[in-house]
Amino acid sequence: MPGRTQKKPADPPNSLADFKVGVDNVIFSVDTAQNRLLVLLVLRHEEPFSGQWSLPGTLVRQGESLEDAADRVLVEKIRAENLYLEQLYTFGGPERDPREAESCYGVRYLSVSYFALVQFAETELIADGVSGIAWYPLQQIPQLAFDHNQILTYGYRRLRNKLEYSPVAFEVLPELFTLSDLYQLYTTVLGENFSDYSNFRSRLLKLGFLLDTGVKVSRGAGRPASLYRFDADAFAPLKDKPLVFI
Amino acid sequence: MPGRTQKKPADPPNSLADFKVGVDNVIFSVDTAQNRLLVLLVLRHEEPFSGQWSLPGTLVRQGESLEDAADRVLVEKIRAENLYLEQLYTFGGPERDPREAESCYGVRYLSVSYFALVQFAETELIADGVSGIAWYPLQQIPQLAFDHNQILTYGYRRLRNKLEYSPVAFEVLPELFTLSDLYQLYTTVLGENFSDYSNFRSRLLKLGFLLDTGVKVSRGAGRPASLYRFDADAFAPLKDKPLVFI
DNA sequence: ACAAAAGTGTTTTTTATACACCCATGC
DNA sequence: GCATGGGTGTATAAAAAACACTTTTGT
Repeated sequence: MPGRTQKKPADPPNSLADFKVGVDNVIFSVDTAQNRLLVLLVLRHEEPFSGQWSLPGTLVRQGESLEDAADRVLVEKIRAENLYLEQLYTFGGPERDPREAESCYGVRYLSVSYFALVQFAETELIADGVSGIAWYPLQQIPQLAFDHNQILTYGYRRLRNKLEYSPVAFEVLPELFTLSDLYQLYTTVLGENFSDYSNFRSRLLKLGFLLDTGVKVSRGAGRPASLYRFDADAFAPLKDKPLVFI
Repeated sequence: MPGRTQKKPADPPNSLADFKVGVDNVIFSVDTAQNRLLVLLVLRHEEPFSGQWSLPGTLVRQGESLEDAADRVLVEKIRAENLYLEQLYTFGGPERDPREAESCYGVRYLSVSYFALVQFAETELIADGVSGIAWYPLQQIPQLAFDHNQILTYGYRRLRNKLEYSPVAFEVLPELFTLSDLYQLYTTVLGENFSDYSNFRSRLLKLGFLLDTGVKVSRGAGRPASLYRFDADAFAPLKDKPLVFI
């Protein structure tokens, strides 16, 4: 059951597809001040989908690994201190990119998507005048180019899952944070009533990788909160162990 | 953005890579009689790696989706009743395929790997005389072609994880099975002492999607066991819910 | 003084773990 | 009868969930 691509009808049956491979990054960050989950979008200036927002991506160059390509996009768009990057999923159906139809060569476009987390405060967007680039709150994502809404949905699901069993939260939070910041981040992403604050608090503290710096910070009314720091060394032995942050 | 790919060594810098995309399947099954976790391997007859075992795979054809290609390999190699198929990971570093070096066209080979589960009893291997194809016990996997050992490792990790929180076990077990079969499968994959049998048993039964058919089956000495059946309908509401099979 | 946010502790319920014991069959 | 694997129950420990209460600040 070979599918055929029309156009140049001279193609032998079952001929192999030629691919260009793109990487598209779902880059999340959290604005702790406003408790908003943010996604980095860029405005396209070329066809197809010129004038529409899309996930930051690029086509893979010769001699470049997939992860290198994903990293290159990141470096071109933002100046980030730390960043977390992992492969998400590969979308490769035919007709996912209109360029496939245009070119008569039967070239396919395949997207290997990556999932990235950066700290909002330490991250500076590289706006080179012309190119639009912006953090979009997740609730206000517009119609994106290609199948990028689908990719984003996939990335968001990954984020929610990872929050529950891995310390990715600390990739998104600033170096020093209060336990409320941490809790707010979880409620922002996972929704209200995922857990009681005091239970969440004692569960996390019992795990032993949150260092109380002793420094207090006051934000408006109420008792000042302690600033904590994630202790990667203390966390190391817990790697691979089933963890529950819920 | 970057320019065009042409042949010959006169490539402009930053030119895009041209890809052929392959799919490689990590196909697991379990021989309940012998309590062995099996992986389907095929013997290569072409270069590169001719004469070596490899994961069953193919290159993606024009007009064919990635999953269709993965499915095509499956259908060519085995006649299976039910099968479970999901995308695993995409391996795409340069130089992962020696063919990249041979051809001076700068063609890259990228592998989208898929993870599949089939029922051992209901699965018939399609041996077309020449092509070697065999179930290999996981402990006896030889040196494989390409980076297939790495892909297999990745697939095995996925299998272990999925066993803990999703009902994939029933994709591998025969239609009717005893609770011992189920327990043995878990110990085979997860190793001994992952859980006490009686606790495993009551935990699973309490979830309510295992139907006791009432039919008893006797295997050698000992009390005959009840045959159970996985009830997909009863499981449906538990989808998306955090499950524990441990 | 009082509201607001941070932090502590206690009670109840649920789930995990360990293990003792009964049941039905083959030999 | 007894070894073997199947199946049930119970006692204990641990963890999750609910929630009451104290502390420290700004206004």
